[in-house]
Amino acid sequence: MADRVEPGGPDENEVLADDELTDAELRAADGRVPGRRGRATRQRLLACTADMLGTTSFRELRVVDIAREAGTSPATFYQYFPDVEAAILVLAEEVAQEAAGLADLVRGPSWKGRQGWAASTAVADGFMDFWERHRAVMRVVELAAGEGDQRFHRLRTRMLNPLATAFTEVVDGFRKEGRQPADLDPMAVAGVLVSMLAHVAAHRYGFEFWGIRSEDTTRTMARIIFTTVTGQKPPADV
Amino acid sequence: MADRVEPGGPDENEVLADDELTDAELRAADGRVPGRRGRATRQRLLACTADMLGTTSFRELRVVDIAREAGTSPATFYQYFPDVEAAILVLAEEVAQEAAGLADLVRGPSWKGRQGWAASTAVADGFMDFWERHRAVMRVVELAAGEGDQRFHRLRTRMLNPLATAFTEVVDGFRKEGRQPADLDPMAVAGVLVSMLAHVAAHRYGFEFWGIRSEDTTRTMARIIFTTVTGQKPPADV
DNA sequence: CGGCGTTCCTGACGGAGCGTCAGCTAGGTG
DNA sequence: CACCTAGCTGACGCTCCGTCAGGAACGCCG
Repeated sequence: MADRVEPGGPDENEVLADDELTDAELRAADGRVPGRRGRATRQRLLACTADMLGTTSFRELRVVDIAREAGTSPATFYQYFPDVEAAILVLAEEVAQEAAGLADLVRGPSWKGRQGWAASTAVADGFMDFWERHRAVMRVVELAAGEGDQRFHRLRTRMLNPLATAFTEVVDGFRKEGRQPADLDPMAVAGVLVSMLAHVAAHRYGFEFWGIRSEDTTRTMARIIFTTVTGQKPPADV
Repeated sequence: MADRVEPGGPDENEVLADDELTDAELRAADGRVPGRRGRATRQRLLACTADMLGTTSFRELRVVDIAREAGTSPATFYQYFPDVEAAILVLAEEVAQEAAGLADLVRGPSWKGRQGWAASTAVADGFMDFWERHRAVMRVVELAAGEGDQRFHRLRTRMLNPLATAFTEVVDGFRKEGRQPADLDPMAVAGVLVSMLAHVAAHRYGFEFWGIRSEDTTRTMARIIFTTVTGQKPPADV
């Protein structure tokens, strides 16, 4: 509408080209670089978004509600985030940092004999625990990715791929040793195992609703992981 | 707003109590029992909904678009369905009929020896095939159930429970024969297996994107199913 | 074939959120 | 104290939702 006059200010494209990582996440809608107060408001909005995600379903999360909860107005929200998803994406980014550590549960320990069983339970428990601690955010990641939102789809991939890659490597090791059939595709194995973990973790309460104890679910998954990765039966006393 | 006058017409509650199965699905919004033309319109709306589900993402499916596609108006749509989900629910109901047959893949055949391997592949293949043929509808069922929509959640349960129950029975059989540990919870096993199948089927194209062949995915799942159900290693030549 | 009752359809409307401005407020600085 | 600019918001236009009153089409009967 109004012709944009930018007296002396840097060209927008320059700003976009310049600020790569540090400011990209923090830059406000109009290109300003926020100061102390602005960042505090942004953090408050993020915190309220996280809070409300715990109680409200993702789809019912309205910008107007988040803003009111944070003691500000909807227009302010849009200064810091293009939409609600973008705010959640920031929260999810922090979760993604932690998710990278899941791969260590697979890559770190030895998978030979009883140590393999320990690793299997560690992966199953660790994954379930991880998902539980970030339940609200992970639910949104799953839903949004499922709906075709590319931002969340990419994030989901970044979260789970390290784990899948780690599985692939371990399985490939066993395959090269002849413990697994030569025609087994380690990536397929990895993908199926990660799928199992993700879906079971996401539906944990569904399992409990049917009277299945979490302990049994986790142990069942540990057995499957052990057998599928190593090609051996799990130890008899588990 | 306007005081409701119902001159001589039957009380709404009576109607609701009376029409149980036959008319419940067909009754229009205002309580009328539709005639030939009405049902044709309803069918047209359903067909267009199914068509557009194939191309448009569930969340972008607008009542106004479906109505226009069907050559009618949004208000007409609301005569036959309270919302878009309700229309999809009708489509999903048909899918649910077919889903009941999945349990036969588990319950029917013997699980002893090589026959067990045949059963495992049949389940993995059959499930993937089922999901593929109803991809569009199943995607909505998963999403809507995940978002907390009770209608879809119940439908999802009705779809997958027979399969889980069948798994439970077979596993329990092996457990009683001493082929499986006594402390294994057959329901946990069944739940995990169904979760694996559902999630892998839903993310099939994700697998293919990473260069994993569907054949390898399915075979991997068949191995897991065989081992997890029977407690044995799969035959060497697969 | 004309009148009548019922089924069927739709234009038009109020309402809820969204996302965007122009313009105001207030904290910081010289 | 005056000024600047980061920060905030009231108010608006838009899109889509779901509803309702009332018109159109159909079928039946005399």
